[in-house]
Amino acid sequence: MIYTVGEVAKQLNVAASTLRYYDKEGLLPFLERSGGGMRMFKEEDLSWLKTIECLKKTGMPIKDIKHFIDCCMKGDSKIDERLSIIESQRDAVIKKMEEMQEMLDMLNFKVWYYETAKEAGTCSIHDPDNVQLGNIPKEYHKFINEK
Amino acid sequence: MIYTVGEVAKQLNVAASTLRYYDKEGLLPFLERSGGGMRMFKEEDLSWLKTIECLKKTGMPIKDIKHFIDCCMKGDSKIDERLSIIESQRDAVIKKMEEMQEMLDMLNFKVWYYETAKEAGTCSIHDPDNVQLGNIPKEYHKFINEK
DNA sequence: CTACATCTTAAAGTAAACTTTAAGTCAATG
DNA sequence: CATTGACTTAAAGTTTACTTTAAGATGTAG
Repeated sequence: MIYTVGEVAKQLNVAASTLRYYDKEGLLPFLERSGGGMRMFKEEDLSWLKTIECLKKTGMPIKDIKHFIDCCMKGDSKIDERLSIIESQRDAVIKKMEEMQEMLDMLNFKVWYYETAKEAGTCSIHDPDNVQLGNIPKEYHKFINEK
Repeated sequence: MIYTVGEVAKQLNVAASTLRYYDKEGLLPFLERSGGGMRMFKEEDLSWLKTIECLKKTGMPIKDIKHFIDCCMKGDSKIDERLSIIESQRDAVIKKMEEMQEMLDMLNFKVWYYETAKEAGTCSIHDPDNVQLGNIPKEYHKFINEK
């Protein structure tokens, strides 16, 4: 099956102009064209787009994605580099997820902070004077005095 | 203790110009100035900066952070809105972490793909002809045929 | 064969989040 | 009280990742 840029755009829920932009930036060197110059996406190309999406969603800049794709196009001679790019991206994702977990902990504290304040009708129940540590869930102790 | 913009920048590992930019954008309405016009960061202001950092790291745009801070400045009358802002940010973080986990799964598959290819000296061991599903770890089955 | 939606390009425009520059002021030290 | 490093501002510049525009070509349906 072969798709036009608009069909792929709809399938992947991105703008067609975005796919054209990726192509212009060299992210789609595998793409073939019709006699008239139309982009023709093959089934396999959708897999490439999934890979690009994965790298993009994990924060890799377009230029670095291009570099990775270029390595892929060079075949087996670049296996080492391809592996190390993916490994370091994986490590970056793990680090980012750890950070996200910390931020989530903080947001959960704030939800608790505002739920209890809402119930009391005032944030002042959290003022140092009015707070007894015993009333605060243990997991939030590290956040007291946060704004 | 009171800190200058440069001292806070160093502590939080951001550029002083970034803090000035945040101030200009209205993220720091609590900030006081010295007689000569210098920004004076109080201990409590560092807590605000931690909150801003949390919202920023979880992808909230500057304008939305400003709106949240503005709500905070309005006090108890805005508890409901403050709660719902934080709740929806928490939900967004949970969703993002789920997405990140999927991307991590894919990257782990790719690490396996390239480690085995490296060992074999060629990616062709993963070609449909050469692959027996039994040799592929179960958790990677959903990724076969990915580029 | 004619519409007509969809495609093509290059170039310009946009938005967000800073960063840099330039000209000048503040405040701590000797 | 002069020096010096850090501060102040407004305004312009940068980067990234698109999006929009304009003019024209393609390809499919009737």
